[in-house]
Amino acid sequence: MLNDRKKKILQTIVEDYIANSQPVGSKRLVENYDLGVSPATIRNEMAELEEMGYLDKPHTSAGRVPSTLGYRVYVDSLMKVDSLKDEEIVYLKQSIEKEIVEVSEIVKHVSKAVSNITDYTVFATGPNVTDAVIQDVKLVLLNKNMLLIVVVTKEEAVKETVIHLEKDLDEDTIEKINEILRIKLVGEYIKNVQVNVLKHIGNELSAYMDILISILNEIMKIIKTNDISLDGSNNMFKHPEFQKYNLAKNFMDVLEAKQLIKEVLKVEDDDINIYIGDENQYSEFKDFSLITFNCPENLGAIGIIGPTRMDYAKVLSVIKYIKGIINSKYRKDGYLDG
Amino acid sequence: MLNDRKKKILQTIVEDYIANSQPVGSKRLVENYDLGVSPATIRNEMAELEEMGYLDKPHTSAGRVPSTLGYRVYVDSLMKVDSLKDEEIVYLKQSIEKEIVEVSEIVKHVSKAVSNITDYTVFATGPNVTDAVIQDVKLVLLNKNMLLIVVVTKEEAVKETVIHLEKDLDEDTIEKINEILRIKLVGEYIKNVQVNVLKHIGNELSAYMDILISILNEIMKIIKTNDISLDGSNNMFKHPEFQKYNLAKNFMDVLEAKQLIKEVLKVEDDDINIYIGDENQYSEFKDFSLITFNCPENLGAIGIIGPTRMDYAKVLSVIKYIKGIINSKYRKDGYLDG
DNA sequence: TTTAGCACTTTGGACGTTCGAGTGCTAATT
DNA sequence: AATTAGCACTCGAACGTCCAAAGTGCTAAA
Repeated sequence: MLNDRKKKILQTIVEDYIANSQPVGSKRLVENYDLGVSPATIRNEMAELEEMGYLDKPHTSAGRVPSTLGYRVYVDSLMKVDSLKDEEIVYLKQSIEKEIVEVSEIVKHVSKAVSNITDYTVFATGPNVTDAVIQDVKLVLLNKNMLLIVVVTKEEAVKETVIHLEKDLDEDTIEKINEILRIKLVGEYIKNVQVNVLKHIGNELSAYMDILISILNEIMKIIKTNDISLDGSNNMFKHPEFQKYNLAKNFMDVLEAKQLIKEVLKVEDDDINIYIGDENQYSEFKDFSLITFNCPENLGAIGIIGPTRMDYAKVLSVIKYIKGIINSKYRKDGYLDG
Repeated sequence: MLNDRKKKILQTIVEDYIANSQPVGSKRLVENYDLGVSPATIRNEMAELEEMGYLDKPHTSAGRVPSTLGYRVYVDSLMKVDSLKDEEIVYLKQSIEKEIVEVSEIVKHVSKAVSNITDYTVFATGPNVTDAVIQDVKLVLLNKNMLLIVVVTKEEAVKETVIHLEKDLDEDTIEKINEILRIKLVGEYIKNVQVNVLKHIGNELSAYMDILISILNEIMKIIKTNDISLDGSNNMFKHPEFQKYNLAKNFMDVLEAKQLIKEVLKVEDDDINIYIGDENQYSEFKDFSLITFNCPENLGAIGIIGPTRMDYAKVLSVIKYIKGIINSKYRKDGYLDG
């Protein structure tokens, strides 16, 4: 559909615009890049590219700017993902290989590292536990009316919460209740946990049905809570487009919309998903580009948000490196083998 | 030092400026407020107030704007803290009286409510546990090499963390270690916990010294971690001063400086602390005003950050109401009596 | 097919003018 | 002695004009 020269021109425009945030003109293009043709020829090509929808013009006498479609083509087929600088590799490696005990911590370190390297804003959620299998449930009586509920998954994610008891319970009773829960829950997929697993419990414990139900409800609640971490929100102000009040304001609204962020971080597969500007499903994101991916081994999901004029190649190279390093580290030493 | 008329004028200027964010002129003042003198008189007074340092002038032909000192005098002696609107009272009450199990949750709800009512940005930390007394320490073996450490304070704050064990331990050993920790730690002020409490443990457990030390280190670590919550960061963009790029950028930098926020939230006493503009100790805050206070009953600390042109009276009335409601609720029903 | 040349468009900065709001000062008034 | 009317003055915001810079599209020549 696009001949080679058009591809080359489109690629160059996108890259120049990403680097300089100024609309790109024909003269600038021939002067700075080795295209082997005159500005006039470039102009003809650019006019066609614009007609085909790959470029936009802010106004008649300005240069061209990539359209969403232009970015899309660039990302899908023109972009070259180069490798990272040595110091970036060292930094990323060291961020990931910190001594970490709880799996949900890992993405947080990755998130911070990515925001530092890319200058964009990064958010992350921990492991998606609803897809996980329960390895153990522990009830711990903290004092006579506080009960700690701990759920451990096969992947060693740990979730815990505290509830207040209406009536005091002794250790023996707690242990009995715990045993019931173990029998009913261990080995189950968390997403399948429902109150009616309690249907067939013996008579001896039916007196504690109330407490059992409330514990089960808490378990269903905590596995759904998934804190998001946020890094580099001030990075955005390094990019010139955020001097525009409206864009800055919209960005703040995105930051505050935690629920929305959780929603976009529900990444299904192992791909790297790129949503450019108005490709975004949620209108709040339409001024931005969003790149999301799952960390391997179900460590969590990460989202990177930046202007549509985002350095896609850079971000992708960072992501690919991270996926690689996590794969080799955590798969190799069996850290997550349960 | 200031005669009554000057006080009245200063107060009126501050309040008008807070309400309208426009420099206040003499004509505007007499037209909108019942001062009983002519603009000329006001001008003379304003000139003197400026000379005394209570007012600033953006430029020769602009009205006056309060200086830091002007706000200070206003806050200290001129301001009238009015009572809240009915709907605000209902909303606050309902936010605080939600069913809440873990004490550290309470401030988070309060924080969100305050940011909604005031249109400023609010951050909060949970109870300051270092000043608390340990009620219990529990070790729970999650699986053969994961150990959950739980610390409960007298005030019923719960902190927990997971560590990975180097060598596998059985339940009996864990129980022995737990017993040692109980003996050594229960009843202690958290701030006094040190590794050398382990000095005089019996021989039988000295084989487990390594694990004891690492547990103790974890305990000292977790009691120091204090997550901050943040609400209404996008509220700031409702205030006209934040259309200035520099102010917006500085504000983002404040948001990202979590360590700094923790620092300013170390509130010592039961007062409400107000730091206006360059009164702030940390330069990052010098463009803003900061109001901090401790929630009663050691529930946590809350900080409200806004422009120097902040509605101090409104914020203070909210804070006072909150302190009152927490006092009456949690003191009365003995929720925190442990 | 490519390019040189040129007329045309638009933005943005520099500059000047005007207008409104506000000031400080002086002299008159209370 | 305190207040106020009056007035000259100052400054910024808004507006228009002008011009340069950058870029375009089109035409005609190479």
